[in-house]
Amino acid sequence: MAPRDPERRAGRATSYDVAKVAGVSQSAVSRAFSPGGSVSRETRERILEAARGLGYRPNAIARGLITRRSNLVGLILPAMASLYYPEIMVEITAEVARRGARVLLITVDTAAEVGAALEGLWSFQVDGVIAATAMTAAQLEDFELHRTPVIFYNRPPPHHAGNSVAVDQVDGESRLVQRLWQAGHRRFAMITGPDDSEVAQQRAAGARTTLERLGGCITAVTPGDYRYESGIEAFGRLWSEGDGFDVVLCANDAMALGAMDAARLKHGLRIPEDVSVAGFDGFNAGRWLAYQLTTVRQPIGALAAAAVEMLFARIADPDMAPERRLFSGEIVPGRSARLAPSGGG
Amino acid sequence: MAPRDPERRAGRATSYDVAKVAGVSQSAVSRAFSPGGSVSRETRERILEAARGLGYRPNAIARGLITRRSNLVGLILPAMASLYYPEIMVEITAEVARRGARVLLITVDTAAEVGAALEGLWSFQVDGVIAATAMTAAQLEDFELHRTPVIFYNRPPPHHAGNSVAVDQVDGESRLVQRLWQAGHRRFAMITGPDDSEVAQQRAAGARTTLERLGGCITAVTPGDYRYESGIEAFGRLWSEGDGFDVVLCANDAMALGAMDAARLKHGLRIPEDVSVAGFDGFNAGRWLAYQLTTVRQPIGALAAAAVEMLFARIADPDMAPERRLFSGEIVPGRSARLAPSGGG
DNA sequence: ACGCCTCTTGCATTCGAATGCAGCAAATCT
DNA sequence: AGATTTGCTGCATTCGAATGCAAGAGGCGT
Repeated sequence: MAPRDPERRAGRATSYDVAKVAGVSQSAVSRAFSPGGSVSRETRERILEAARGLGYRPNAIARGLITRRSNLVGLILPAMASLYYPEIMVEITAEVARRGARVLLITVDTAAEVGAALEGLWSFQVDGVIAATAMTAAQLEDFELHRTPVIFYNRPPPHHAGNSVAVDQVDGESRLVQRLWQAGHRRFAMITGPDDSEVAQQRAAGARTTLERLGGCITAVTPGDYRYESGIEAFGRLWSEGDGFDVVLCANDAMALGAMDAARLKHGLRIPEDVSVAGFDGFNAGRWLAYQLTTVRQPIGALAAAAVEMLFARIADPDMAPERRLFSGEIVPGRSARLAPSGGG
Repeated sequence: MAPRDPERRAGRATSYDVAKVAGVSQSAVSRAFSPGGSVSRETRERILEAARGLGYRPNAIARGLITRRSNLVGLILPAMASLYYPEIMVEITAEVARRGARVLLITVDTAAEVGAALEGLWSFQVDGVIAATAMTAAQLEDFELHRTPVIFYNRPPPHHAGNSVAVDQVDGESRLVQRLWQAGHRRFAMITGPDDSEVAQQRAAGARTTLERLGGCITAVTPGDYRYESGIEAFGRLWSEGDGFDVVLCANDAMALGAMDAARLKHGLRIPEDVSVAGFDGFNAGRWLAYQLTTVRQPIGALAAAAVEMLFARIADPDMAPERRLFSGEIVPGRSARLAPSGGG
């Protein structure tokens, strides 16, 4: 290979520059910077010193080209999720960084944007992807074609034995309903999530089947869109229907807080004396003094850690069998709805 | 260059594979995929068709190596900021994507981690950086050495004519205090932010100088750490000091909501009859029915758009003069503190 | 003293795409 | 027709680091 131009731009030293200063070959520099490299102690030290002097950093781009490892992990989040559950992003980013890789972040507003997001990820040769969005069958196939692992976050891929980490929504909601029932609630109203949200469907299903089993009744159901404001509106609809209910089950915490505010401030009700409210997620604001929401907390930290761990395992060994890891939500008793003590029958 | 191995892994077609199928040279493929490339209409179409058949995507890593443009933008956020103001991240990511680049996200818990974050960014050869964290002088020099533009977000770099976008904290707080004064508030208490937050200092300074000018008095000051819980504790301290105050100015909205909850639920006060509360930021939850916080809203969308625009301008022309763009916060009247009408004297 | 093994080191090649240059064909001008 | 321009194409090189291979140095056993 031809010798390098000595008049290079400041601050962009290459391994050749370092080699020249340290009086060694470029290979030696490369080895000095790779963990198991075969270099003598003193050569390595001389190289590292020269590197420090020049401000040299190995070029991850060039390295990625030859090793076919970009050390980049794609993270696809719906814009809404990043707004309401930013912990997901923070936890995953930190966990990925701990393993020496970096996160390429993509947020999408609509499902239609997922395609474009993936194009971007492919061109950057990401080593793997964590996705909290739904995907079409064709998009899933693309992952297999590229032999790139993907872990779905709270969104098990349909018709497919893919990798995922998720909270057991059905079980969480079911246990919540059981505890509400044991505490004496009988007439349940529901504010469900958007129709296209599988998570919302599962939470609703968990509530329904459990109530059927217990013989409780669902006096009214009305849909929301997961946002606080829709909780307000939904509660208004439930109240005006006038069927009467002891407790409102909300598909997520944001709507639950909206429902609480609507109940207290627009309809003059006391919580939990006149009506109880329960949510799902473990939203930060739910713990505020004004709410103290009874809910099911998602173990976001554990989910994120598991997702990253699974992803790196599959990057290391692409033929690893698909796995679906389920986590239990934690029932968080608050003042918004009385629960039976956890051991109770 | 030697001919490529035809037995390559599925889904990882290269420009050589496409060239072979389309019966052209690799250069032609490259040109077909670059906007101004010199290729005839029909050749380009033949190439694009072959590419589609093979699932070919230009390799951004290889492209970055030769063009010295990674199309990657670093985004450094304090973990806390991403939790409380996730809009920043969503807006910037969307804006960057709109320009064909991607975001390399790094969150840092402490100032000490910024160094490691930068190491990562340098090795990935990011074209530019948007940072919402403080930086040492040495770290700033590194940017000049690498000739990499950096835009500071709400954090003008000290001792340095760098690029930044920011809300005029002093002016915003000052106008807020003026409107509060005109509405009859006279005795001000303050919950300030952390000592090492310049933003918090500026907000406090804006309040102080304005009150001095107006002849108002500050009856008590106590520090918080920006979190909701610290707003509760801080209010407790202010109340027990017992100096009496009409209104509490909080360094951010999260603490303001904590203060409101403490006032109403722990001390039985009515807002705004017994005490008023004002914040700063334009936090989502501040608009909830239970709070309706009077605050100063940061135009996050405008800040993000300006930051990205400035960044790309400097990537295109690195010698562009440094610029500090200031935005005005918008006074948002709520029910937590009465304000004089905006035109009023 | 000879052969063998281990530890370092450098050489040359490789990853995939971009691009200056030259070659060539077709189109235009004189 | 000959000269010149224009448009398209391919060749060869380049970006920066990783790595298989071979060569050299030094240690050790017999």
